[in-house]
Amino acid sequence: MKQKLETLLQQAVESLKSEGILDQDLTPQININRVKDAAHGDFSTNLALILAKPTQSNPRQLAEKICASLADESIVSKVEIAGPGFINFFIEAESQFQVIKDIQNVGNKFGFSKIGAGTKVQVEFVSANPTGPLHVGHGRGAAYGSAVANLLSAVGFDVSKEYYVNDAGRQMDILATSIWLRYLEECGEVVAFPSNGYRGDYIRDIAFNIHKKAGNEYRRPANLVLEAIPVDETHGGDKEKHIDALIERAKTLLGDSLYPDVFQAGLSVILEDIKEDLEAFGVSFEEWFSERQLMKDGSIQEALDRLDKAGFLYQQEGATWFASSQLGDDKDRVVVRDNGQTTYFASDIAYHMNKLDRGFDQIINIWGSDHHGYIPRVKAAMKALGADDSKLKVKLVQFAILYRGKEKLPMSTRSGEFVTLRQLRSEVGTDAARFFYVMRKSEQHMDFDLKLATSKTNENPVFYVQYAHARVCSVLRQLDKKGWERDLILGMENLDMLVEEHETMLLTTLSKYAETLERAALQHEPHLLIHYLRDLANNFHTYYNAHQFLVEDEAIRNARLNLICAVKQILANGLGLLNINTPESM
RNA sequence: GCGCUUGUAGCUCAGCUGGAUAGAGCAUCGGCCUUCUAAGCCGAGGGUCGCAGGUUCGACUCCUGCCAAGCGUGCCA
Repeated sequence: MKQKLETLLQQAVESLKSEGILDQDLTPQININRVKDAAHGDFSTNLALILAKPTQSNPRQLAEKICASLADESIVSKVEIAGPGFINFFIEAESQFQVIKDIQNVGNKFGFSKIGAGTKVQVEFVSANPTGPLHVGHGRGAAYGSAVANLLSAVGFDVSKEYYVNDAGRQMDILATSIWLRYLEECGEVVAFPSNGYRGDYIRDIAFNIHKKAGNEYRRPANLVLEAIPVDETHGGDKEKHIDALIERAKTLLGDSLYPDVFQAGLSVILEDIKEDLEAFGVSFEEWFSERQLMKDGSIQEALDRLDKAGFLYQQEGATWFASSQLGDDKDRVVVRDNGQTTYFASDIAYHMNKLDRGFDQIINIWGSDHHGYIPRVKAAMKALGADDSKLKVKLVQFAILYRGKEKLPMSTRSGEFVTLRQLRSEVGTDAARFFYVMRKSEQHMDFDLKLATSKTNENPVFYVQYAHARVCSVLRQLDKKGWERDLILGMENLDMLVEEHETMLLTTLSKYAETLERAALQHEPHLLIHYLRDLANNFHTYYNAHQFLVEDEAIRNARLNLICAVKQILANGLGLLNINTPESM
């Protein structure tokens, strides 16, 4: 619809140019907007207002000239000039009915388009460290990321979803050591648990299972474990030095064959748990990309070599630095520490090099907003690798702050005090959780009150939308009960009987679905779709309360059934893209 | 200190990238079930869009400066 009006205006501009009223070199951007107030028609353009300045003319007079040179178009019933010079378009009612037929014909693919065709895009999200179960903070990234991926697919992009597994580095060593220490407790050794270790019960479970399977194979006497280890913070020492020494001790005492066992046992149990959790949350990935793999296959070295060749690496104080400040970052960054280990950032450079090598046209990273400081350095790395850094789009997701009533809940993986995604799902349900997460703009701070969400009084907006869907299903069941059958053709032939205000309103809303979907996809803002669905559900409920669908007159009855079935289809399509269920009854 | 994000109704949030009278949901108050599910609908009250300037036909939206909150500013990940 917008498209048609746009070309119509484009033609008008051209003809005014040839008449000499407009300068040849003027190429105004044509804006067409939906109109809020029905009295102003359906669409409007500010074209005359924009052109007023360069042509030094009165916008209203200009608007009249534009209108005069508009070609006839059957879908436009009336054109008006209003206010300071808006041109308002009134759409022929007949053409509004078309959307019902289109929805009927296209079904669950209605609203899909091909705008993204031929563009390969990767969406990387969640990517939580495999050091513990997912918590509610990760849940938001998971829901948001999968929704964005679904939206992009719907508008034609070739989408690949990926989870980056940080299965290397110090945090993983802390995990392995934590498990081992719990295991030693299980064996009966007395060792104080480090203040910096991972304290969750899942650590004990993993330790318990290792003990059950392997008995005392990994057991070492407590005095050997603790010998000459710097004291912990709780005893006035440095917790970092304490845990680092314990890690070293674990590696020495267990050796090259046993230590990796413990490490791997922890990693695989936790990663498996994360996969299950996400699957139950309706989130899947094409690729689980391992950081350790990058180290093993030499990708990190290769990335560093490329940076070096490009002249961006230098040595200082025993470390290797990347001169990212030359490429827009605040300061230079270390990529190889003085102890010879590469940094997390070095892995990230290699990872992004790998993404580029895989030929993605767009790379979307969904990060927790606490990582925003990383954007300039990753972009700097891409530039240094000779890539176009505008291919990378980083979407930041603000963590949800959890409340139980007025009490703010602590969120720390290390301390083990956190509400897991799994708990949230079992308490509020997957549908409500997904809906809530995606309902807000991603970078918006979000308060999540468990008390409210867990209360069974359900003010959850998700039910509002689902209920609209269930209500249509219910009407269809009633139809059957009354011994009537739906006559699709008869209904389509009599769509022009849908003249009630509520019906016109619904038709308008239905006709907005495709453009809403497109905008939500291109802007990576699934919340726009949620708002649309609430609006559509509201229009439907209002209609439901105002009019009877199952009337005696079979022409009207079938026309109305076709309308509400179109509503049902769109609700299902929209919720489907968000992986939210559409119940037939509630 | 510097950087990023945010500031809109009592609360939680939208606001189509500069358009016409700033909108929802909760909460409060008042109505609507012998009729397709009342998990619904209708109505009312509630606003200096953080503050102050600027840009223009026109600003919640853009520019500048303040104020407030969160995050970041590691040879952690």
